[in-house]
Amino acid sequence: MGKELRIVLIEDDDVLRMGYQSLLSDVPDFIVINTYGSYDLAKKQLPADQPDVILLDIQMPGTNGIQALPVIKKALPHTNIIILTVFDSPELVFEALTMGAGGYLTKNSSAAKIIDAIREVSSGGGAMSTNVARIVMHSFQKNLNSPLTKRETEILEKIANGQTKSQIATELFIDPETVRSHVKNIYVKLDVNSKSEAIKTAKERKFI
Amino acid sequence: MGKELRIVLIEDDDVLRMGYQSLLSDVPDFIVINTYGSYDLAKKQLPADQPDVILLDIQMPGTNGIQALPVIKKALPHTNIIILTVFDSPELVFEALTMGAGGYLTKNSSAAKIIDAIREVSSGGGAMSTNVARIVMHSFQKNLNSPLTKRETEILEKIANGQTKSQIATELFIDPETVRSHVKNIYVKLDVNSKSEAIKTAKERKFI
DNA sequence: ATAATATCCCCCAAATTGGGGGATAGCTTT
DNA sequence: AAAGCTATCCCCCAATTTGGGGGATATTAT
Repeated sequence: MGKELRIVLIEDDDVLRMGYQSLLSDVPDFIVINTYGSYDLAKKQLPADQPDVILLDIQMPGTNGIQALPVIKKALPHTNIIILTVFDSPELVFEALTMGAGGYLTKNSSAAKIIDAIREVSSGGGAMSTNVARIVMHSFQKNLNSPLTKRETEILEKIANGQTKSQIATELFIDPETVRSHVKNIYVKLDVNSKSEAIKTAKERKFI
Repeated sequence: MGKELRIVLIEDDDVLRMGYQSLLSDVPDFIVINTYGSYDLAKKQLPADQPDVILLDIQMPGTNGIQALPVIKKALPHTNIIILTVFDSPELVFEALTMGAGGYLTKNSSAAKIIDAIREVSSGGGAMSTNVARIVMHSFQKNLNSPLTKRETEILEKIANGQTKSQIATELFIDPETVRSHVKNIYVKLDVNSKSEAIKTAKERKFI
């Protein structure tokens, strides 16, 4: 199934847009269907373009890339969208990923990386540049020097999932009073005195 | 600063271990300090080896890679660990990342990818093979067809953070009774009748 | 052996929860 | 214009949960 990949570029910088266009047009099985200087200019044409992959900038006149992302995803559910931007703040990265981006590349990415990424997302995969991967991986990392014991961490995680102490007690086959003891110790260790503060502090310090 | 990178391999398959060793030894600025068939065999030597990067298999006799990861991280906080394994289940990937892995490569990775990854994690970055990236990105993706309104989602997120209805009301500058109304609607839409069920269901279906 | 951990117990007042029953205003869709 | 959805506010009530006190005991680690 060596079908061509239909590609659309949405990028407001004329020079970059033309550069990417010529770059991608040189790839034998890539077809750059259309390029646009903004999402607002693109939106009426997109359904007709039927792109397999959209390379989407974030900073654009009018609707920005992050705002456009969920709208495009709803209109064209089978189109994979790769964010291609100079920005790599954690907030933007997470927002893009939650909104359904299939890839997130920063503009220092080499031609080969961009081409790889297009192929990758087209086959259902994910693609990120290394600085984005760093951000994403860092967000998973737990603090390995938590003051909480294994049991305390376990219980605090269940609390963070909205379970009450009695529910937790049932699940762990222990007495509700035992759960209470653990919770008291958690509060002392985290220097808080309520559920929500405990969750907030523990998340901030990556104990859970 | 073109300093050499000190590398240790922990991999139980003799053929693969030797293969990686010769592969990495050929890179000018890489020094393969030592290789081991298991973590249990490696643990006494590791402090003396002072590796910058450890390539760590998961499946091994004795202590497995996932179990070894936090132990190594605590003993050698400045060493970056790359998981190199045939397994790529979401559970293993998330566990490895939370335990402090700086990279996660599956064994179909090319030599160039492995070498890149070693350099990347050494400079504080992150590295994943594309199938791992897919898993990670998928975990961020929210369901764009949530039945919950923006306000309801906002409130459910705060509930999931352990906040009470009155705290939420204060934060949103609305009456606690309004929060209660929203919560009731959320329960109806999700077909649940408690906080914990709502959080569980919403997370499963990726509404929050 | 001293400390930490995990387990269990009692008392009590205040807050929270979930289930009922409503209402109103604004906005969109038909 | 009517119907529907959304966001906002209001009342009642019983049951549960919470957080702050005070403890105890057995196992595990250091």
